[in-house]
Amino acid sequence: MTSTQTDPRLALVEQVRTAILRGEFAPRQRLIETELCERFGTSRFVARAALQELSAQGLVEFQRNRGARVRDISLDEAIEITEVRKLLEGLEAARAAERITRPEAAALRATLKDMRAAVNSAEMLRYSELNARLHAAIRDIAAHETSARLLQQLRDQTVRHRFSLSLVPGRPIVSLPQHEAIVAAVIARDPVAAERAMHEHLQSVIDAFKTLRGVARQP
Amino acid sequence: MTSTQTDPRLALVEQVRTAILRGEFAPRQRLIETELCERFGTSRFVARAALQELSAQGLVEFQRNRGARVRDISLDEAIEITEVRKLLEGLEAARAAERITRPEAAALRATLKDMRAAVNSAEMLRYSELNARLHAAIRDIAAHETSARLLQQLRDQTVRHRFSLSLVPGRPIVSLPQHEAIVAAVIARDPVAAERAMHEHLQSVIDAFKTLRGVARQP
DNA sequence: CGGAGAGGAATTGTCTACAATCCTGTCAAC
DNA sequence: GTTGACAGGATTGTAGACAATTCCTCTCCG
Repeated sequence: MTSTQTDPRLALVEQVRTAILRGEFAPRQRLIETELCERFGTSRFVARAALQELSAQGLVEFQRNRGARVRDISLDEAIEITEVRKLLEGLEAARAAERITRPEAAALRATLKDMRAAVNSAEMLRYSELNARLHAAIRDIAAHETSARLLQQLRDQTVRHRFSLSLVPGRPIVSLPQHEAIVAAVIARDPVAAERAMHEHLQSVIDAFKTLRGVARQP
Repeated sequence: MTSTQTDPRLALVEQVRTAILRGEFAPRQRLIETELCERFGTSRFVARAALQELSAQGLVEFQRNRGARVRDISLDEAIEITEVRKLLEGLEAARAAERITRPEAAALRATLKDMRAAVNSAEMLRYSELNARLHAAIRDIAAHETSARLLQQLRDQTVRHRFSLSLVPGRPIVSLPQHEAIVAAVIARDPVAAERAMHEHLQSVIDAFKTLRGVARQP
């Protein structure tokens, strides 16, 4: 009977987060409590609690007496975040290599195959979706709750910059072989190689960000 | 005239966090809202907001309709957390080695000297205080906001286990030379050595935790 | 003697109303 | 024409009251 009884606060947190990640709320846009109430059909009390939660997750920032706005993550900050992601995802890749089972290996191979197909047919959106799925699969295999929790936050915060990266032409061509290397090492149960491959992958993301920064500084 | 106007919510967050870290609130102890109001002289509204904030920081957990309690971090979880700390503090050590200035180097040496003195006179409490100061100094030199923020959370969560570790006899004798190695590498502006020294230090903490776990399992 | 259920106390979850603060646009003075 | 003050509106911050849920205890029946 008790159908999970979802917490309305958590439900709203999820909705607002999704809206921010989709870009429906732009960076630095003010999130006015009454507007949120109207849009999502909740009370101000719940809206407020949800904003505080999102603030703790780093997606929203509060200014005293001036309310909440979508936090604008600078490119410099995105680089910092990716530096940390590099380490944490490296840890996960290594652990995944130690723990992977046969069916999990099959699933990784399947996702990778789909990624190749997406690149060949130039389906950017599908590629980035599969990209997310691959990293999620590795996360699940690693079963490292602490890093999983932190990574969730970090990935959310950089979503905007990752999107602008994906628009750089030829980017998938670079990252696909990196993903192949990661999967190969994990399936081979080689933690050291898996960590190294993941490091190389995210280092190339960092380098791409730095290039973007260089471009932005000389318009 | 505007004298900072501290946010009462943040003030309460700080007070409750301190109380938890000091052990005045024990793990799994329930944090009843009205009691917090009485103790800290605030309204229930503010108390509630503070608890949500602490929940997001991982120091407190909520159960629907059953309120908040101090989160009990298991030894296994402490090990996971330390694995992540190892990576992040390694990153900070490396960056500190790249950025350190003369006066900062002098401060590190001074702290280290005090640590030696504390070990010689067997002042455990002072030693762990200096330990914290040393890590904080490296964090400031590194100037890596993202990792600093995450580390703050992670250190808070493991405070209880770190305390029980400090009671292990001979523990400072092991960790002092590790700290010496870290400081030496940072001052020598050798990022690779600094990261490695920090990794070794925190790996020994992880090993100590695992020993503790082994002991606990065979009573 | 033990377990199920009802009832009451305690606690949390939510809402509404009010106070404090900030932003905006207007008007007057320099 | 610019600058400053001031008023009005909009928005957030806080408090208190009420509703809903849980937990504990005590009774009653098997």
